[in-house]
Amino acid sequence: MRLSRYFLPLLKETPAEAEIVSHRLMLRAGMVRQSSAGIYVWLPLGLKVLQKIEQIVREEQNRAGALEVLMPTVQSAELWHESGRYDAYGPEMLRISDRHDREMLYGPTNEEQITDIFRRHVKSYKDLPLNLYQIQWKFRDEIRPRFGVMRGREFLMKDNYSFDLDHDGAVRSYNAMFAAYLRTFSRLGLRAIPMKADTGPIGGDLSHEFIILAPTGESAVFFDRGFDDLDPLADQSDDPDAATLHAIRERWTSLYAATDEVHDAAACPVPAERLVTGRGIEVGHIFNFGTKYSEPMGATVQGPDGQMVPVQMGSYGIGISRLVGAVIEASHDDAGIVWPASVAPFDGGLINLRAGDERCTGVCDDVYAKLGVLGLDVLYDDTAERPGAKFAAMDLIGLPWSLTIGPRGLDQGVVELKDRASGEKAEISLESALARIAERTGTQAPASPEALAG
RNA sequence: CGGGGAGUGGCGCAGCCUGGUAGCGCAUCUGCUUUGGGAGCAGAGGGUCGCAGGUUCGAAUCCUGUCUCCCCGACCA
Repeated sequence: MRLSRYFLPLLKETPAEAEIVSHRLMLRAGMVRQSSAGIYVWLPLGLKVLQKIEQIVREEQNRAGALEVLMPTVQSAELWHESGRYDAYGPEMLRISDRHDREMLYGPTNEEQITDIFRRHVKSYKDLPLNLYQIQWKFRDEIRPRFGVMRGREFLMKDNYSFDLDHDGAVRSYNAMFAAYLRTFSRLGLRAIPMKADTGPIGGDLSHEFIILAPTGESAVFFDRGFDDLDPLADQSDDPDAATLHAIRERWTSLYAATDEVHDAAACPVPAERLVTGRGIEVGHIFNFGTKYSEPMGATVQGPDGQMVPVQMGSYGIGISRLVGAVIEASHDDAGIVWPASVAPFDGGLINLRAGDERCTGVCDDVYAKLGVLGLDVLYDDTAERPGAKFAAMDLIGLPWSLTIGPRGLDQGVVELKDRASGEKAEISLESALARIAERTGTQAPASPEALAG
């Protein structure tokens, strides 16, 4: 993408409304604009990141055997009356009425709707297990939205729902999601720590929150140093059996981890030398709730013995729009965002230092074409801005690497390849720069100019 | 919802106390000079001063009402 044709409204100054670093950087980098309290417009750069995260979450859900559906944002209140939650939910739920004065609502979550779909179409244990997910916008009328997209009222969430005949099956489904979450956050370049969550009045034995570590995270977390030695991808074969999944969950939940609300320094079982203190952001929550909805809503299946039993359910959420902010909280510096390669809006950047110079522009255009042939999505700064402004902009939007080409370097036969994370700059020949880029992005460098032409 | 604060060109702010018809920096546009870490000079465009009433010859400024936004707290992906 040529920057001259892109829509990237950068801000030099920090808008007064933004308090935390991810919010400030998202505004400055032209990713989002606030529309009203807790509601945001996603601009091209922000949307790209949102979609990258969404896609990784989707791939890991599919891999774990979940099936994607898409449910409406506006729901009828009827189902909510049936489950008893219409009155229980409180003012967090945005209630609206249509022209016929029917009670509607903008969905804060979808348990009722998915249960309704299930009960209308699934009657036999032979159709189980079933796991349906969606990636859809939700609305919760928070008392006080804050922290930009980290705590908006409107937010994009992946939520899924598992259906099993019995408790053992439900546990297997739960463990499969547990493992999928470890993979998902790992691919997003984040360190995630699962913590036992409060199951509230519903009870139930299984609920975990996934906290990702970020230096500017919202809450303090305390955890066993042993997490450092765990590999989120260990034992994650393509179709793990129940025992493997159980072992993964056991391994990750046997170590101590708690947020500051629960942590009691005096009663902490972890010796001081093993205890790590950090800050974290909750980005996922998984929950097994048995028959809480299936019973009142009559979602029953016939088992092998011919008996009708309410289906065992679990639900699993990942805050996708929140993750955009969370990734930035976890990865930034004074100059701007430092994207993990997997979610970066572009693979890298190309800077033409002298857009008015024919030779320099010729080389840049050529390099841009070559990077395209490599299959790379590159942001090409072909504008007439001054070098300083270009460098600052590139640092701000945080692409993993940038290739800078200017007349002075060309005279000496070199270009500059910069690594955003380390700040390391290498003045090397164009050929070796392209080779390094191909290497770090896992793409194949064309063997010859003819290959490029073809 | 309790406590604080703010609404003035796209962004950041001054002006308000002590009414006289709006200003600064950045950004934008034009021209020239520049060009390796947010350039210089010259010129230009852009504002119903959140909204509605009121006081006054005259309101960004004073009064009343109202809306919105931000921060702290309780609540949440």
